[in-house]
Amino acid sequence: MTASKTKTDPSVPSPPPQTASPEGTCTPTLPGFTCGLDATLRIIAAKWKPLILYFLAQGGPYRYGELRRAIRDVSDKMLIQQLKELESDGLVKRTDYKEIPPRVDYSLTPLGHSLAEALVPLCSWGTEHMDEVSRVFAKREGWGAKGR
Amino acid sequence: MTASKTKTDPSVPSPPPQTASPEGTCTPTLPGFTCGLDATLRIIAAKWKPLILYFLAQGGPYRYGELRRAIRDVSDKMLIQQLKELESDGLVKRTDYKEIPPRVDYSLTPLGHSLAEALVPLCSWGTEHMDEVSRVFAKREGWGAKGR
DNA sequence: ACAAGTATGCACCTTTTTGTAAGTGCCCCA
DNA sequence: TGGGGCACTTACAAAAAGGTGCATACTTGT
Repeated sequence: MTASKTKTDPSVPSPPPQTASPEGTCTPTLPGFTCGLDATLRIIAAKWKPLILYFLAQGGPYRYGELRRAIRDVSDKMLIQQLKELESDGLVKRTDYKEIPPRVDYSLTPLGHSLAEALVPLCSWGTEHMDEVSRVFAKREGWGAKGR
Repeated sequence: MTASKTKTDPSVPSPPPQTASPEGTCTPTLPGFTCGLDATLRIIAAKWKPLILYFLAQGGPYRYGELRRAIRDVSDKMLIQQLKELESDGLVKRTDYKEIPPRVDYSLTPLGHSLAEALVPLCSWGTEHMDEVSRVFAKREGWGAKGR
């Protein structure tokens, strides 16, 4: 075995004892996470969650159907599932109007909103480096499945 | 089928025609991505990549072994694999000193560095909302495997 | 009457991702 | 001479993640 075996390893990584973080905001020795980034990732690491948050952050509350149509390629199952997780994680608020033809809408909680804001730089990065990113994908898809 | 069937669907989502993005930097109708965020995610969406980038951004270049010890719980296989992908994606630079007992180190390329910087807010978010995040995890792990 | 839309739930299955355990070649150290 | 470290590599699981399709209960439109 190369990594730790027990999941309940209480040891914390204690970040690089080298040159102190230049622009890092990474706080060491936290509850169960190696750093804030780790914590954040455990919350949004899912295929559609960042997109959901981001979409919700853009317009007002969205009805379920709108959302599904907006986020292309997402299936009902996935959308519902991730919305539920986001909801139970306190990032999204679900409002059920309890009407006869079901009507439900989703919006961000303050917490969700703050996370969505932290996502903005990533979006900008993607937009700014779109050309490089495209090239990367050309490589990945272009020649064989070797590179990936 | 609920979502599109053909992967090669050339249609682009055309973001919410509603209230224009408040703080969004999401540019619509891009090559193959719904938005910059989408593009970014396709590059770093892997369990250890963000952490790798982040760690590399903190100290100078890291030797392979250092990195593996720093990022707790990562296995050789995963670390190597993701390092390779990051390398071929132009985010990380691998330097092989070709010495007899192998010596290799990894550092960020300018592109990688810029991405790592975009990651900072996520890290801060995690740090700032550590208490909420912890509570979320108490729930997830605490009672039953229903929630997740 | 019947199709369609609404917001899900559920069962089943495939794909992707991650992890585990071993092994490689080479060197240093006691 | 056996053990350990270095930087990987490979084969083989296991586990997530994601997808498909059908079902529900009720309404509106045609």
